[in-house]
Amino acid sequence: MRETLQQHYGYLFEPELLAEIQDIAVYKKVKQGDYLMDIGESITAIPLLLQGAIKILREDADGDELLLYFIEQGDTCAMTLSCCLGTHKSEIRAVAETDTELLMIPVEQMERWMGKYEGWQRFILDNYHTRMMELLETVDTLAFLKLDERLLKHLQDKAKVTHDDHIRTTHQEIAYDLHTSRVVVSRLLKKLEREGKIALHRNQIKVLEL
DNA sequence: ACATTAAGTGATT
DNA sequence: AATCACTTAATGT
Repeated sequence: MRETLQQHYGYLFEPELLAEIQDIAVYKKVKQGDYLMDIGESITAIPLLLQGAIKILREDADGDELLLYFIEQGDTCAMTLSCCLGTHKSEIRAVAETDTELLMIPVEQMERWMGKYEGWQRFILDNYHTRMMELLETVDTLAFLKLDERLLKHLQDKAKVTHDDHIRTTHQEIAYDLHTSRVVVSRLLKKLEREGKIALHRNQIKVLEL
């Protein structure tokens, strides 16, 4: 764990801060599909991703989901940041996209480090910014792209965060993420396959165009 | 061999 | 682009 921490955060954080992190943070391992955070839960700790990827979802009144963005190693969750300043409840759901290793840092530390370490401050601010940009990108995608383009983008994103162009999933799951129906996903996937952009198999999609 | 789950398709709105 | 209704294909028991 020390090595992974050093590897992904070493250049960002002061040595004393790294030492404090190792001292205080709780190491956690989650399996693919596990919920890290659900809507309405109160936030007590900030996650630092060491390995793997997390998907962040929004849910509407009917319980339908919509994927907002992925979080990768070296990232933290911006929603958590905005929530823990006040003691708000979570507005989003976080599900492990792959098996994931992370460090949980209690919110009190987060606030203390904000003043104490410049590296931490910069990290939080930077992350907040990139998360904001990603959110804007998803808004753009939703507003301007047609569903077939959204679908391809989603597959490419998914391949990116898992570092694997073979995506193991069902059409139904993709439909949930994009907030559409399975039939539509099947049709569009078929179209993308005909265009030579992907290859379809049962429970698996290979992305050819990255 | 049979049941279950995933994926493909025409027709309708 | 969504939904229905149905078929076909793959996989588990």
